[in-house]
Amino acid sequence: MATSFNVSFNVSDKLYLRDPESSELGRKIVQNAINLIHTLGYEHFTFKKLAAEIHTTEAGIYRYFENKHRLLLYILNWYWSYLDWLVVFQVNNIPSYEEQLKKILQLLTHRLPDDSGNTDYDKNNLNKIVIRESNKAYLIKEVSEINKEQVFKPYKELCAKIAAIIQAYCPDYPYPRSLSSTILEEAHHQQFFARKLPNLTDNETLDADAYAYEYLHHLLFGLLDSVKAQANKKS
Amino acid sequence: MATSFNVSFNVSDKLYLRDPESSELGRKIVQNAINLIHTLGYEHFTFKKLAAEIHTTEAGIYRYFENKHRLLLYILNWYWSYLDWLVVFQVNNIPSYEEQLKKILQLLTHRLPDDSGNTDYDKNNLNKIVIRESNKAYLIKEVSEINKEQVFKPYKELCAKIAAIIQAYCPDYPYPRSLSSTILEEAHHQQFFARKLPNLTDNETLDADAYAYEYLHHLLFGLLDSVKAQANKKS
DNA sequence: TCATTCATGATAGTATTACTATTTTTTATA
DNA sequence: TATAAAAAATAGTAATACTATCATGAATGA
Repeated sequence: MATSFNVSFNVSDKLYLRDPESSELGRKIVQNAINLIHTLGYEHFTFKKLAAEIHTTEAGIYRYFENKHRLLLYILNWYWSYLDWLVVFQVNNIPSYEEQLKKILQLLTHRLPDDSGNTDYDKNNLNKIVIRESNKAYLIKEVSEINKEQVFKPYKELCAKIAAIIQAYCPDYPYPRSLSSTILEEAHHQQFFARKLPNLTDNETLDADAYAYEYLHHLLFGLLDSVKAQANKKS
Repeated sequence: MATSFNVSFNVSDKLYLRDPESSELGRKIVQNAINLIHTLGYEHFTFKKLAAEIHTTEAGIYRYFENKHRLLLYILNWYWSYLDWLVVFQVNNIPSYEEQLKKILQLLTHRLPDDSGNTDYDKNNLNKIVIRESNKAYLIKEVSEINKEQVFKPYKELCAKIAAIIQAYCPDYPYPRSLSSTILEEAHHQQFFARKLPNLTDNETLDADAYAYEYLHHLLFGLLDSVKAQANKKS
């Protein structure tokens, strides 16, 4: 299982100083970082607290990651790469583009399956930190500089993959990439809002993840189907 | 002009320890904070650096704001309140809901007019920090606790106001608040992406703000007009 | 088997950040 | 002119974000 996954898991080696997959300590760092960022929030998370958690020292963690932002990026890249792999594996064999897009919405709005990919990681905590913290990875002053180090490649590839399916479903839609990034972003924002600031949504009865799915499903197909209908009328 | 604005500018007094509008120093703190957060990025911005900038001391700033997160929230609340006022003033007298929504998209995707509201604030820098930093105001562990202090009220009110216009334009659309918050968020994200991570968008020729307008215009009316057409067919 | 490499652990230290406290000086106001 | 409040000046603390050094112990290879 891990082997088949590793094939698709290619994060930029700029993200770490020493590969955390290569040692027990490295794996413990990432695994416990996910849980501790979830518990404390990214702002209150420090290498010192993480070191205490896993009975090592601050310096020990600094040997793997330059700083906590790189560690966050590493975790997010793992998530994005894994999601990309899930899309390829679970979606590409579905014949209808409509069903493919539905499956993608399902994947984006729900946590990763517990039993697949890296089983060390708590998928529920991972899902929560992706929702709450992922914007902090790129909404920063230094975005252009770190972008040169390929640290957003998995996110861009996932966005491009979904955009390609949008385009296949509706070749006349003019903004497949923006719609793809909008869906990626809002799958998380609308869940967060539904849980924490529910006035910003129209959810009353559903779980946050189910609500985000319903809302985005209506948005995506309402928009694309109207473009398709428009195109048919013309031809 | 400032007077007419103050009427609508009601931020929660939980945001500050001393009202920054009430003194020269207070106004200098906010005005220069906008410029310095723009220059350094929120993460690298500190009260010490701001103090140096305006030739006062750290302690001086702490008398106005508990910490930099509250100062950011204050700035964002000013922005959201002012935008709300602009919506009321520039939009409510437009007869057609369609034109109202277009005007709103225009306001969301472009910087505030330089000559109105608080003329102390650099509207270009303000716009940039709203785009880059506003998610950091609420995507935090403590969101529910600080929400009780009404610190997101202006954002929620703006969201509700836009949602009401969406509903007026298309009474059958079932997610007006979520669509409103999506547009608020994506007006900023798509601009940021168009500038910094352009692969996440389909922009090739336009300015980032014009692109965000075009994309959201197509999304909003594509979606709502298809719901309207659907509803007409049924009745 | 011995020598060497290398990850880790232990400890220490620095600069900066995020504050709080105290005392003095300036300014506004009654 | 007295007085209260705001601001400036200074100092200090605990936590954060690192870097550096040295000892230890396990694996590797000759």
